[in-house]
Amino acid sequence: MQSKWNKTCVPNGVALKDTGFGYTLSIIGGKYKMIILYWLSENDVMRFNELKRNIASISYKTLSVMLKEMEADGIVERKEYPQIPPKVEYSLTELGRSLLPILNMMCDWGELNQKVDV
Amino acid sequence: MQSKWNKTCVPNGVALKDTGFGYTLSIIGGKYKMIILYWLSENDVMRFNELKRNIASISYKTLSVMLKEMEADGIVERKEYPQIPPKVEYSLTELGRSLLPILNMMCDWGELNQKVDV
DNA sequence: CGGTATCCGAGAGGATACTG
DNA sequence: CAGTATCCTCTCGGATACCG
Repeated sequence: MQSKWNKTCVPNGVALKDTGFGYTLSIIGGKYKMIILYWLSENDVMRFNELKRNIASISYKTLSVMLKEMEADGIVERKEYPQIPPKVEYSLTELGRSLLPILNMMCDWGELNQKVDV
Repeated sequence: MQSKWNKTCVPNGVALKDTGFGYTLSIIGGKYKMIILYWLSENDVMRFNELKRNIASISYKTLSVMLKEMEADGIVERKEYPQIPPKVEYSLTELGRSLLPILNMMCDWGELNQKVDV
């Protein structure tokens, strides 16, 4: 089962972020990245405050930081219209879309195994 | 593509941890969970200090905490032998093994897309 | 050996105010 | 509208010392 792991994912003593898994985690991990991914997968194009409105609990700063990171990671595209008032549109790149199967798989596993005890 | 998402994964305003994805992330996320998962997938049964030795950078406390959480989450089994000196063996449960495909997928994506620029 | 208890530092994320 | 700046809090993980 763990064919890929052995070679490249978790060499002894290597930092998590230098592994394939860790790299993926750095991109979709964190509290909001995948929620943003979700909304962008649903709507194709969204503006800043539109995202903010849909992800009620996120702060401006965090949303801003997340989008910037996701843009740097190449999974989100930012299109700015130089006008007053400003208008910026966010959308998923192809790379961003290629993550959706993983997210779906994690959703499935979570749904299947989530415990409601407590 | 996002069939599953809409219904159960990211309802508006719901905490990440209450979503399927978030639940999965809470189980394999963090700095060490999946590394432990990796070692247990490779060795079937491992003792506490054996894990500690293989994951050099982890502290006793963190390893202890991670194992406890993973046990509580039902993905790791802990077998204690009441003897002196103590002996405890850790192994993956079936549930734990069912996570391996996701980890592999994340490894694959990470390997494929990891950038070395900077 | 296999832990727990305690304390600590770094970094993620939040609240609010301000800007082009 | 779409942010940035500042400050603050809170959790994760690390270090060390002690226990059964």
